[in-house]
Amino acid sequence: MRNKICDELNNSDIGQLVNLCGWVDRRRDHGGVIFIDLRDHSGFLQITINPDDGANLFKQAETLRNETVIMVSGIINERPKDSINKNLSTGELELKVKDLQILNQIKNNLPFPVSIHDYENTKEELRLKYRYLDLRRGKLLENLKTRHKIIQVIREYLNNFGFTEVETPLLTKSTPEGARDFLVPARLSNGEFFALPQSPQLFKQLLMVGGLDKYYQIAKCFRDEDLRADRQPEFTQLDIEMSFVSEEEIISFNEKLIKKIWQDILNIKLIDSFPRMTWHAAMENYGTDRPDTRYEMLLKDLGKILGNIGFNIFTKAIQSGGSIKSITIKGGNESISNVRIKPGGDIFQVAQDAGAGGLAFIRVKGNELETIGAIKNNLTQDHISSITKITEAKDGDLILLGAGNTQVVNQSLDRVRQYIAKDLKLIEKDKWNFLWVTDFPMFEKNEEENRYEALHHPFCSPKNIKLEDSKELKEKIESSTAHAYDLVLNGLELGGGSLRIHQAEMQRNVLKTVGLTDYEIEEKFGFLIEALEMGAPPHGGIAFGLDRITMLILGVDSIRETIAFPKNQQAKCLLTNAPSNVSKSQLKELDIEITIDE
RNA sequence: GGGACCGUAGUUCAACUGGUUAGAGCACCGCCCUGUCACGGCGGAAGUUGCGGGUUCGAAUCCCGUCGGUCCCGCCA
Repeated sequence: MRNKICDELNNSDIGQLVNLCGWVDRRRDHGGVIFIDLRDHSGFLQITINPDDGANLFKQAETLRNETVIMVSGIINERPKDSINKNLSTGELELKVKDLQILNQIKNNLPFPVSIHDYENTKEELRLKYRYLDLRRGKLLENLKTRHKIIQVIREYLNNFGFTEVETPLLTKSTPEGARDFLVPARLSNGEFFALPQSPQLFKQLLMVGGLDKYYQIAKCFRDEDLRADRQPEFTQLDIEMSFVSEEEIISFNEKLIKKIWQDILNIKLIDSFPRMTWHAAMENYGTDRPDTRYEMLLKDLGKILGNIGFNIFTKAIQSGGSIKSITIKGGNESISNVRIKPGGDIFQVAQDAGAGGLAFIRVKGNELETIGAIKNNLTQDHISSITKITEAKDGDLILLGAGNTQVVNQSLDRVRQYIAKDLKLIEKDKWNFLWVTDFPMFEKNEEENRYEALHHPFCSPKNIKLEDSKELKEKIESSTAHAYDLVLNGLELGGGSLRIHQAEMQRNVLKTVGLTDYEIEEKFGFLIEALEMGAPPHGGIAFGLDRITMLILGVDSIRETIAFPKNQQAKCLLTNAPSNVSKSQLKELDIEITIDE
């Protein structure tokens, strides 16, 4: 149909007869001459039509509307010198039409303007419902192309190191722990269900047992949990696994991969080795396992100073095994008013929403500390100098304090820290602060249910534990750290991985620790344990959130901007109206009955 | 499950403290215009102010409910 695209045209085409196809981006009808901006996937070209090109042709051109699909053929001409458009790559050229064909008309009113010239904020609801129109506007297409390029870089890099890309099943087994599964009824085994994979975790381990040595996959994963700007029910992981490697080898190899992506896509050279931080240090200093290191305001422990000054809330916090911690806001006396940090204030609210009972504060004014009487009256000169020393607070600074259960204090100060950083614009936009968080604990105690839960997943291998220690194995496992690591970028988790357990006995013990019975272990993970008994090599790997990587590289706020057809927050596809009802006969075949009232 | 914000013409927005017939740009329709390029000019059509109820002399505006959307908490090994 066409022998050129807009972007290919240049001065050497002048005088040539060309065929072009595309959309009417805009029509300028001067009565005697009509200009049409033809848009195709590559760019624009101005088409000119005069009455002396033919009456029918001219009449047809008058009917064109934005987004009409057309094919034009004609001669490429040089524009008159005084009507060159410097904003267009083809601005020195125009097409003198010989033939015009309307390939497809449009209905009267489009739901929103497509032309980039009319680009305006559009309700996301409409963008999702008419995703093809949103794509045609070009910005989303660019995002998809960047995503494609990222995947290309990844494939090239990993292929060069001898990795094999393998597809693992989408119809697989529901396993306990972790996220809620998406279930798929199995017609040939009525009453039974497949689950869509939350990640290819166990299959990639089995590939290692199978001797594949180096595996990767651009893997679709599914988790039936509530959505966020950076969470979709189906999302894509770059999944990697290797045999006979140490934790250090995995980390440094993947660091090079990340650096390669940033180099090739953004032309940004990242620092040689990313900083590392243990999970414990992250919790101590930032109150979170994914610290944003682009700004300061680190958490400081004031328990030793303030625990016994006689202020009831502080005393109780320490006596019950909790903490008193603080963050220091430079110049906070000026930038943050008392109204905001007292009950009813926005910052107070942030702390309270995170579970804190309250938020104490100290303002440094010269050599004096200004705070509520109940604290101030109990402070000696020694206390004051200790506080200013630990918090590094100077004249004009504001110290915010949290006291109580350590987890709650950490969480609330972390939130307050992030909130203030945004509010006071302390975040430098062009920073890429990568951080490896290492030495995660194996388990976290669920106090309510009085049981252990795996912090990453129950296939991470514990650090410094040998099976020979079998006598105290249980106790040791419970308090052990794991060979687990997360890659954090600017406070966002980009990916995580671990060395896996490759010995059946250890795997059984870990699964028991998270509360599975022998029967459950056999029923749910028997196939894995059996495989580990048949010569599983030591192995480990990592998985990255590809949507998130793309989002950050594009500098957009939501992974929906990186996905062609995303779901809305209710996990619905506004374009197709999925999910939707199915016919009675479909249900009958599956022996499934819907019991909710209509 | 919970919290916050939002919903006005096809679309993006406006409408003061509750007060005339709910306005404007773009799009759409008609007429004019031979060098524009986000062309220009004149005119026109277009609204259940998401929906339902309430308060009021009077509701886009206030209140309650409901539906839809976004962000967040819970949840996401």
